[in-house]
Amino acid sequence: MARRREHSREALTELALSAAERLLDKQGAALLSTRRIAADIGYSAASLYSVFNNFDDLCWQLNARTLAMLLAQLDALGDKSPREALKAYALCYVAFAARWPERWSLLFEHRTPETLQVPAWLNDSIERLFLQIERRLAELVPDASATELALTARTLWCGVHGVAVLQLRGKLFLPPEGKQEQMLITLVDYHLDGWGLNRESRA
Amino acid sequence: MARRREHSREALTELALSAAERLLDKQGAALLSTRRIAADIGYSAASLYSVFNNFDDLCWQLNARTLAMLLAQLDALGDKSPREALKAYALCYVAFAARWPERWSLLFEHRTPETLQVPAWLNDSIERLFLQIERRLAELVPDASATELALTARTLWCGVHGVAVLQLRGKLFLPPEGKQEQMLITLVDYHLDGWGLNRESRA
DNA sequence: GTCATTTATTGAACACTGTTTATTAATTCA
DNA sequence: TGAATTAATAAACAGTGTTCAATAAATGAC
Repeated sequence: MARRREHSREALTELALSAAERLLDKQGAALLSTRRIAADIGYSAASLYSVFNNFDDLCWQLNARTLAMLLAQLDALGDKSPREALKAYALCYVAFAARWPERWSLLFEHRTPETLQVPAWLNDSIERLFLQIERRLAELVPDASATELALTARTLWCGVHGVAVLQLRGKLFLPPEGKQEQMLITLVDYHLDGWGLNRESRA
Repeated sequence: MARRREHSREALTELALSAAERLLDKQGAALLSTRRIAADIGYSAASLYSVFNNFDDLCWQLNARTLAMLLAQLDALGDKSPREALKAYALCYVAFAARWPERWSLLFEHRTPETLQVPAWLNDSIERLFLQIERRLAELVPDASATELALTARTLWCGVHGVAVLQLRGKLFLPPEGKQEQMLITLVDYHLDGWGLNRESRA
């Protein structure tokens, strides 16, 4: 049988990625497979290989969509003072991980085999996240150097990322719930305070 | 064929775990499998199931060993002032992740299927890590409440953990190398400063 | 010492996985 | 209408975790 479906390559790609997201959200990353995705859209698994190089390629394209969604949510937070904006970013970031645990897991926990390598455009997208942070930090301390901004952004965001990871994997061991917000706010506040004070004392 | 090997259940367990660690370090978590482990120690894959409930159980026992090793290294750091001890912990933690990337990955990134659940003894071990931090924080601020210590320890350690994760997955995007130490030290210093200052202002 | 019982070990099977390739069926073009 | 192209797939391959019946060795009873 052949060419009875009326989908273009682009349409098939979109169809597959949407189905993958649906499966991901419903069944989890562990049960995501080429055969399941294909069955879901009425194609055979082999057909997916006309549109994706391999399963990891499909995952990367999923991750690109997840990342775009995350970045869009960060952008939509609106204008705030730099410090408030950074806190809002942190809360949004962790809330996103909680809202889309499987997509977030695929984005940050999916390991690429050594034979393959993560495409540059995906890493560039992740780096754009850091750029957002750097921009806010630059607003806060206009005379900071680029390397200082880069380092501060990463140090700060490692903390936020750590909260997201450990919360998602249930490794925080905190009694009830809702303490994450407090953690994130103190994390950002203390770090920004420390940054500001140390710059002053150096000047 | 049967009972030609002279290994007790305990000896077989140890044999399998050691082989698994060797494979893990050499080939990576992705290539760790029951058949490979069994072949490595001259047994069939089915034999492993007389000693482990399933593959996840084997992984958990590997993780327990990794965790014991990590905790031992933290304990061996010797007596220091609380603040210096916490910095040393942070450096040691991230260095451990870099030294044993695959074991660390299995410990913190291996996802347990929903049908199974992580054994309590493993989570208890992870919690012991937080207790170490809490103890140092208590030395620093003796009048802090238990819940405050718990929250501060976790907030602080999320940052350290985040550095370890993102460094290991190459998602820090920092130019050369060696910047992690500086990140960790500022991370700890700023947070402890912020904690101290905010307590003062409240008193 | 012989026979029955227990126990350790495994080969083979099952249902999965990602991936490749030859084949087929439908469309397009001459 | 006939030939070339193209879309799609079934089937195969090597791998995975896991189960289970079969088997060979050790042990226990008499």
